[in-house]
This record gives sequence, C-alpha cells and structure tokens, in this order.
Amino acid sequence: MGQMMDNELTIQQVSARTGLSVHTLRYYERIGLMEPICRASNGHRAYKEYDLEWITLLMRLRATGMRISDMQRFADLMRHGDLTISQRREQLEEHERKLLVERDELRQTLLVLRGKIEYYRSLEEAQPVLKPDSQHG
Amino acid sequence: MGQMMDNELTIQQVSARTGLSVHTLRYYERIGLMEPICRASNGHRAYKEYDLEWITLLMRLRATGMRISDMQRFADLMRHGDLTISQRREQLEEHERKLLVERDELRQTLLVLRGKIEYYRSLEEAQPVLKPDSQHG
DNA sequence: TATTGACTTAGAGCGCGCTCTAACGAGTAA
DNA sequence: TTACTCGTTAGAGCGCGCTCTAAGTCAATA
Repeated sequence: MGQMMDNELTIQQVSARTGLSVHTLRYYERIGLMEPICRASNGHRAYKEYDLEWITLLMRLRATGMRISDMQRFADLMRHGDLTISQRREQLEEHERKLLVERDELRQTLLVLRGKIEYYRSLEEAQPVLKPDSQHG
Repeated sequence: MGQMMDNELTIQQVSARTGLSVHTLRYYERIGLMEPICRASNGHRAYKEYDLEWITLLMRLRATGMRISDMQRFADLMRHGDLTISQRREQLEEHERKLLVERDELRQTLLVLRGKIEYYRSLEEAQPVLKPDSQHG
C-alpha cells in the first residue's frame, strides 16, 4: 500500500527537480500558493505533472520579484474560475510592467558596472601589482 | 553656528533626493557601507557631492540584488586603497555575471507572461463577461 | 523661559520568506 | 521486536534589510 502511480512524484522528487526544499514545498501549499496536493494511500503527497508546471510558474514569478502575497492573490483568482480571467490578466500585466522597469534598471547598472570594470582594468595596466600567485616571478 | 556649506546637504535633503529614509542613511553609515560622514559644527551630518554619488552606486547595486554583506566588502576594499583594485574589479565582474543570468530569467519570464496574457485575452474575447463598471450598459 | 523641531545615539522591533524542530506514524529489513 | 527511513503536522526560529523608539543635545522662536 501507499504506492505512487507512475505519473506521480514524491515531495523529495519534486524538491530535487525544482530546487525548492521540501520545507518550502509544504510551506507553499500551507499558505495557499498551491491547491492541496493529492495524497497516496499512505497519506504522502503525490505530485502530478500539472503541480510541477504550477510550481515552475511560481518560481518564475518569485525569481522576478513577485511577492508571496501577490502570488497568493493570483492563486486565489485561479481557484475562482473563469470569472476572474480579466483580473488575472491585469495582474500579469502589472507584473510585466514592473519587469520592464527592472529591465531598464538592470541595463543601466550593467553599463555602470562595465564602465567601472574598464576603469579598474586601465588602472591595473598602468600600475601592475604583484598578485598573490605570482610571487615566484 | 552649525551652518551647512553651500555644497553640503542635510540628511533630510539627501533622503529627499535619493528616496532612502534618514533611518536607512544612518544605518548604511553605521554598518560601514559609507565612510563616516563629515559633520557640521553642530554635529549634524553634512553630506558632500561624492557622498551622493556613492549612495547612487549603492542604490544601483541594491536594486539589482547585491547583498548588503557584499556591498560592505566592496566598501572595505575601497577603504584599503589602490592595492585592492583587482579585487574590486573581480567583485564587480561577478555581479555583472549574476546580472546577465538575471537578465535571461527576466527575458524568459516576460515571454511566459506575454503568452499567458495573450491566452487570457483570447478567452475574454471568446466569452465576454460583464465588468463591474459596465453594469450601466 | 518654554516650546518646537531637527538632529544625534544605541538598541529594539518588524515583515518577509523561508527553514527548522518536535513529535508522531507507516512501511521495510534484520 | 528493534531500528531505520521517509513521510506527516503544528508551530517555533532565523537571517535579512530595514524601520522605529527612547532619550538626549542644540538652536531658533513665542
């Protein structure tokens, strides 16, 4: 008893595939970021393919700075079916706008960094200094 | 007594210009992200132009996800003069690499978002729903 | 003189997003 | 039976980056 179906995954397997810790996976479920995961006959979570897909989306949103509370709101909208489609679209559009701002910041910072890196490089060439691993020379 | 010079700024003025709170400005100084700010004769901080420039760099690094502890390391290297130029360049290069990864994540997430937004839009067109502000029609 | 307001410090508190602990249960191997 | 592994829950704890509080100084104003 307690067997997983072939198309199901244990929490450990999901952890390994996603990089999220088992703690985090349970935490996400607990706070309503995920629907209650179906259970195997022994009470263990049995993740399905669509759970993995949902987790992938969550990770993308998190990695790009969406807050947990906003992700909760999106998950809530999902639960409430087709009537929330416009709201979901609007929420995604708002995140998109934030990402565009972020992209600009990132672009500018990259320019600044490259300028400074070049500057440091010119200093290094003008005034070479013994490095720790060149003492033998 | 206690007059600011023309080219100096109070902590409030720096706060207004940068968007950082006065709490945060003092906090950054306290933890060594900034050199001790010069004081006016009344003991109040008198920020100079180069302080603002440094703050601007700090804000860029923070906004692009550099950790405080890494910024502290960079500030420490600055304090130790020209011998640390290579290390500073390497640190900036490492941050640059992280930003390139982040940029890719951002790009991909933008693509995913746009796909979902388009999908939602198609659903909205196929099955239009009364919106809250269109009850009059 | 008394009050107001902007500043100072040291240090406590807080919200976020995990991360871990304790206590327990079911299944398997020796 | 004993021990081990892998899972479960509720709830405590933690690191980060601020954010705020308390208590005090000082200068200007009513």
